Amino acid sequence: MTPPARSNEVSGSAADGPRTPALSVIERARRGGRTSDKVFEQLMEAIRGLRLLPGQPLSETELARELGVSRTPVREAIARLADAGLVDVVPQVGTTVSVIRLAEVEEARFIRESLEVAALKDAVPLSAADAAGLREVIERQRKALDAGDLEGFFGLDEALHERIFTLSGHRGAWTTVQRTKVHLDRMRRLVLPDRALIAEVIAEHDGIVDALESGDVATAERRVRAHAGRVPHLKGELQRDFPGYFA
Amino acid sequence: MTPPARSNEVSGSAADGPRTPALSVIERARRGGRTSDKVFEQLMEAIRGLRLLPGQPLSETELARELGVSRTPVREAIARLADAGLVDVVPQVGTTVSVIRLAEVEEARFIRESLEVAALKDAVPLSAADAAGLREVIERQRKALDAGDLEGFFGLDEALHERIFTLSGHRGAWTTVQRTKVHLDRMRRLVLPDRALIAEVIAEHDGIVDALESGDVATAERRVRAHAGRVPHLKGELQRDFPGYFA
DNA sequence: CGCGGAATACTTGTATGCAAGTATCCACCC
DNA sequence: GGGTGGATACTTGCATACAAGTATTCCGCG
Repeated sequence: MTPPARSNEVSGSAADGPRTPALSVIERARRGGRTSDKVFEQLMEAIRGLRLLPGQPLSETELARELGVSRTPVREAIARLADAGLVDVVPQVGTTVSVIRLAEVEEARFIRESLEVAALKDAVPLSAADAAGLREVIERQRKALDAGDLEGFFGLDEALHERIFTLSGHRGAWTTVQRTKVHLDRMRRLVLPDRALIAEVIAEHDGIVDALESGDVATAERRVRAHAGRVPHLKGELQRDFPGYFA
Repeated sequence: MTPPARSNEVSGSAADGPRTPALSVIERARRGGRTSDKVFEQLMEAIRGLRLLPGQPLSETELARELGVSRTPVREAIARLADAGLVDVVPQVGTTVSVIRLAEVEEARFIRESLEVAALKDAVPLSAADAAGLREVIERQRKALDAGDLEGFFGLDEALHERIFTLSGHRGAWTTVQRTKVHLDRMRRLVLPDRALIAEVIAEHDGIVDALESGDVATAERRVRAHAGRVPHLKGELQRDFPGYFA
């Protein structure tokens, strides 16, 4: 396993030269909010999107330089990320992007599956309008797949499941699910190039909405459980194809 | 509603004079770990234990002075607390302990109930030894109640439910539950003086273990749901008795 | 007495400097 | 050549100083 060398590269146009007079930071802060939050979100998105790879070492100093800010907001962001389990900080040694811990993946699967099953029971019966809304998201997923827009597919997948939670009246639970499934999401990214699998996923979505629409709770539950377990089931294969990414 | 005036009082022996030569901090750090973590845990425990009241204003400066540290670790701790929804930070205005948001209480109830029901299905059948272990915890709860040790009762309650999760093989899910139910925990603290209610809770625990031991999943599920919904059901009464604590 | 405005005293956000510890690398010795 | 020791270059943790903004308070005025 070759350590990817310390080159963080968070933002697409990173390393925008040494010219970042800190005033632009203040400007950004005025309009957009706290720089600390921005750094947090950037890092979060970079990790979830595998632009920062599992196990990759991070450096507060270098990160601060690349983003054109001081170490302080970077440190706060990293502290929050560490709390969420996305980075591992070893005092006086270094910080690394956390590897994908299979234990947490399994935990996320259990939580996601349990909560989604519990939610769908409060979502049925589904109104015709709501069902149509879900169908439309699935249709857009299909188009994204055809266009090769895997990123778009991913976002729509999130949107679909969030929508189901919202319809059940437990939208808040989706926030919790999202927080716990970061490791699982990274695993999903790894299997993303598999177009055949994506097609299957879309078919499963259709099947779930079918069951919800017809009010068949038992079938919906069975299909949701199968759906939630699909990616975690590939752990063996993925661990073989991506050594060093897992723990 | 009278704002409790800015006197944080986190540690029991707070305000230990202006004599805290910062070296003691380093000493503490050497043995105990990062001061940032200590501050985080102290604040966390203070909020959960209602020593810091809902809505109470906090001041980074004052907090740092009382704890004998600088603002930096306090800020990191507060950032993490804000992420967990325990404090509300308004830039350039102030920080307050978050009020008990009933929406989050309801969300926590849903999550706790759903996950515990899902877990118990993987916990049965319960071995005799495991059942005895749970019984022993309940017995200690009874003793704590008799001794008037409400704090001890609280800890044992946590221990019992954690144990059930552990027996189900989903101990990791307990961590998530604990993170989401902070608001709910504060509500439980408010009803803590009600000895009759506590006795009922203990009886419910007995009933749940009974059902688990006999392998009666349906009954166990029904009892767990009733148990999880007990405190949230008191929201109206509590909101009346403690105005200003809720939102 | 009521109202307006400016100075003031707070707040959090950011940048920077220093301290302490660890891993690495290179020279030196056996 | 192999092993050992020390200097060095990193790392993160903490403290402090400064910046920017907001709420308050108090004084002056009508």
